[in-house]
Amino acid sequence: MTAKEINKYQDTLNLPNSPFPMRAGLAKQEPERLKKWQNEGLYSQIRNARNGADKFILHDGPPYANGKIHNGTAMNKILKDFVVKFKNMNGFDAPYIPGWDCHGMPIEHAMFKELNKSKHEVDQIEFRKGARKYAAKFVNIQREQFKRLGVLGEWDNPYLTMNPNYEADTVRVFGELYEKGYIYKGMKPIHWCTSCETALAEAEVEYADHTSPSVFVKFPVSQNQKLPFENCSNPSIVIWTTTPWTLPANRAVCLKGDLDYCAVDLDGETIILAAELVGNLFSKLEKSIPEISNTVKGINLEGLMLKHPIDDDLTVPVIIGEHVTTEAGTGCVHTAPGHGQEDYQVGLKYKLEVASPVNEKGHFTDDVREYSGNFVFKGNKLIIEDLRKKGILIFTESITHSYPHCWRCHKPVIFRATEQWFMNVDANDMRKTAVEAVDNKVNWMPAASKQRILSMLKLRPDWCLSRQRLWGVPIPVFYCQKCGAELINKNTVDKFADMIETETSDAWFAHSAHELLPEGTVCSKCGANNFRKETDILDVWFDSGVSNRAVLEHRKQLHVPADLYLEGSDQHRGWFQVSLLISTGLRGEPPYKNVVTNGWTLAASGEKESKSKGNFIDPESVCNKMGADILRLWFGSVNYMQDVQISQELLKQVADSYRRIRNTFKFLLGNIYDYNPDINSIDYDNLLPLDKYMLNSLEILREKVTEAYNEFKFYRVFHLIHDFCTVELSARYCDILKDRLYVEKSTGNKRRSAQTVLRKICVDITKLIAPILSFTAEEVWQYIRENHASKTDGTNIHSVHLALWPEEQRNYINEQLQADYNSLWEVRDEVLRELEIKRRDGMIGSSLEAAVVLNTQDEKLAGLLARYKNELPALFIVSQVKLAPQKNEEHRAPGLELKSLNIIVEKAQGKKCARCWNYSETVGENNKYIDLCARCVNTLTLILPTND
RNA sequence: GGGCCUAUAGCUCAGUUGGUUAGAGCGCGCGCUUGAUAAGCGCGAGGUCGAUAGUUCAAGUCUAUCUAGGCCCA
Repeated sequence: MTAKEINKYQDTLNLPNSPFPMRAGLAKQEPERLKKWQNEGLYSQIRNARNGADKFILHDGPPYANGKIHNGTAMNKILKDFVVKFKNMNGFDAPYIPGWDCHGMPIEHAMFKELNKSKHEVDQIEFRKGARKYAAKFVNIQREQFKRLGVLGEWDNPYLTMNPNYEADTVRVFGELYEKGYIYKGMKPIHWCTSCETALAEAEVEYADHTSPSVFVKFPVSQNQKLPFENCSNPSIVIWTTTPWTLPANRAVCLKGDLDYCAVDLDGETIILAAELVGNLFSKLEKSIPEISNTVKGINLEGLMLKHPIDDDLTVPVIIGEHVTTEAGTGCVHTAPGHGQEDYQVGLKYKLEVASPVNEKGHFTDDVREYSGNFVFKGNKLIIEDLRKKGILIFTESITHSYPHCWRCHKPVIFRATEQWFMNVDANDMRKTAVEAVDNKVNWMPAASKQRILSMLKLRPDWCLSRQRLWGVPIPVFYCQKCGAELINKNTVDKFADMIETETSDAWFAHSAHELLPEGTVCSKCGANNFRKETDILDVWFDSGVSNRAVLEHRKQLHVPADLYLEGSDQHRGWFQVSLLISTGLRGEPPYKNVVTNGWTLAASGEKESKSKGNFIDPESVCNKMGADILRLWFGSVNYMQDVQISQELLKQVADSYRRIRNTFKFLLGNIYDYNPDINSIDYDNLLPLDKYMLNSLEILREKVTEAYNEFKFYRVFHLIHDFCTVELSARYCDILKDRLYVEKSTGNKRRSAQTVLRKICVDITKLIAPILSFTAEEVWQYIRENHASKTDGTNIHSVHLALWPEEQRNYINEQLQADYNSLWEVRDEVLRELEIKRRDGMIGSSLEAAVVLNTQDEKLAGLLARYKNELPALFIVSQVKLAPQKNEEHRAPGLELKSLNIIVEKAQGKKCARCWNYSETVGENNKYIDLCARCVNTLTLILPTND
């Protein structure tokens, strides 16, 4: 046969026909589709279409407006888009208002770098204008990147924490919380550069080697106290420190509760320290290490009172803290809450005074008369000398260790407590209320998420709201110039907030206290009318924590509590928590009903992505090379509630899966090109059994996919749809259907039955995958509409993202049919395996060259096969199937279910039909069509004009 | 160092209240088809269920310890 002869009847076949390209060209197509969506205002169309429907509010956590997006931000936005699109298709009015966090350190930091100046070398208002510009620039950059990912939302009107109305709300919320008694002023140690005279953020501190005096100091036990040691003489506890200058501020000695402590003799006096560190001290003293007779746990020394080493009028307690280690020192930690983070934390527990007798220049204040006016590092020497004189210095040496330095002047920094504003997390039972709500009123996914936030919430200290920075919302408090009293009330807050609405929060810095205050304001304590402004600004977390007021409450189309917060797992300490605290303070309930967390994107090795390791995948370049749909599908294919791994290799695999789904669509589209659902559809009752079975499968798929979306388990959606395309459609239904679709009369019932179902499957799967493969689904949708945009199946709607979710169709469920086909698929698997054996043997190539003989002694199976006798050749894609009455000799013993099934594969009888390629004994019977089988002769006489 | 989490084929996921020989799809190998063709179909090879110890008649599943990795904190 020549090539021409092969194709002799090709024109009489109904071969697939669709302009839908096999290769997607996503990188090129997607931007064009985005433009179209933007031009037609797709997002507003969805809003209009769902106007008045039940709301579903996913509240966006604001990413920080700095830098380009990375996989973490991309993942989070895409996951949110899955939810929003799904909810909108399900008939909810689900708006999406994206937000950005605009104030704070990272932007300041970047600005200073750009300007090459320090905090004291810039004009605050000018600087803030620059910072605002900087933030706006990155909002724009990120906005374009998010749009490119296919994320739909109110991009033209996002919420920015630096928007005047947002800033005004931030100030109002502060005022409201103050009024309710949540806000107070306290002392807290922070990194302080005595040379720049400024507080330093963690990011502004660099660690470098520094030489410090190392001292071992005795804290004598106050008289008349019972010690759990015998034969003590002038007992004292020994501490170790490398910052002797902090000793004046000492307020306790901290021990570890479960560590062993002992009492040993040193020059006729008893000293107490951790048993395992005795050797450490005595070898420094070059003395022989004494024998340790009995020990007690640290906890047994708790509450013991000691004499203060500097201030003779003071006694300080022994306390217990978990931060005590035995790496160095004595296991007894000098605790000065005003000069150290851990000291401060443990001090809170024991309500220790936060003493900080050091001014901004690093000089001792008059609070310590002996050293007043001395720089602290000089104070070291003086103090050591005094300790020696008092006879409580055991040992001193110089050590070099890693010590924090200022990033600008590179001088060593100190820890210094200053006055700061705090939120009292326990006022009005806020913590209790929040814990109770987290436990009972909020649904956390994954479930472990609840434990995590609960344990953090229960242990968290008061929230320090003050930042000694430039770029943020000012803390709206005034102080009386005369008596120093604080001034903040509803009137002062309202006036300032109103000014913010027109001038931004820069107003605080642009105006005098007099101008900012309502006319006639006087100090309620002393009646004076001169005020100064607080200079601290608010922690940026306060900004974003306010969003449930500034956005959820204040935007008409939203409501609080939101239905869903969906953020990265780091937000348990961040946004989830600050939002919860502020919301609890404002209205006594959480701002969310459901909280979903996503894990982190890691490199394929399971380690962090980093540019230096070269395992960094940039979402933007993925979009430009492979397309956003590939990235979206990847995020849709992994269990994001855990950490997920990304690499080029993994993306390539996702792209393979994408191609399978896409080709399935191509086949579906290609075989409904001549089908009009308004005219050609076949009623359910008249569908062929296999077609009915497929509707059964489709309904089950619809149900499972919908459930997976509702549980936010998008990777299940992906697996369900991908497996459906691969197994149910490509390997079975489509393959089996080819004969019917290509060969049968194009307008005949057999073909129309298949097309009715193919169209239904195509439309529904397009919808089911649309939240994830947003671009491809829309592309397919338009091809469906090009064939026939029909009101009967909703394709009259011009975008799939406006369409409504496939409706439940209980009538498609047919358990008998499902059971039948489940058995038939098992038989089919066995038959295919048998065919493969004959293929290896060289007996057949194409399966159509085969005839299959089946027999079984299982009556049930025999009955099933008999019922489906006419379907079987198509099902197996063989030319003939015979059901033999008796057991044959050649047989296999396949799977458990089919033990009694015997399969024989023979060469098909008759000749190959030139049109349908089936083998048939009817080939040659017809004189006109000598090379065709009876079925094709029949079909041809129906479709071809008789011209003889 | 502390809190929380994760670990099943090369990859992404299933795996009921513990119960036969741990599944699917992808990828890989081999073959078929050439009427889904830079496609499609079939068959096949891949796993000590992170490690160890325990509970049990029975452990991927329960307990303990460890290892690796992650987030947050110190």
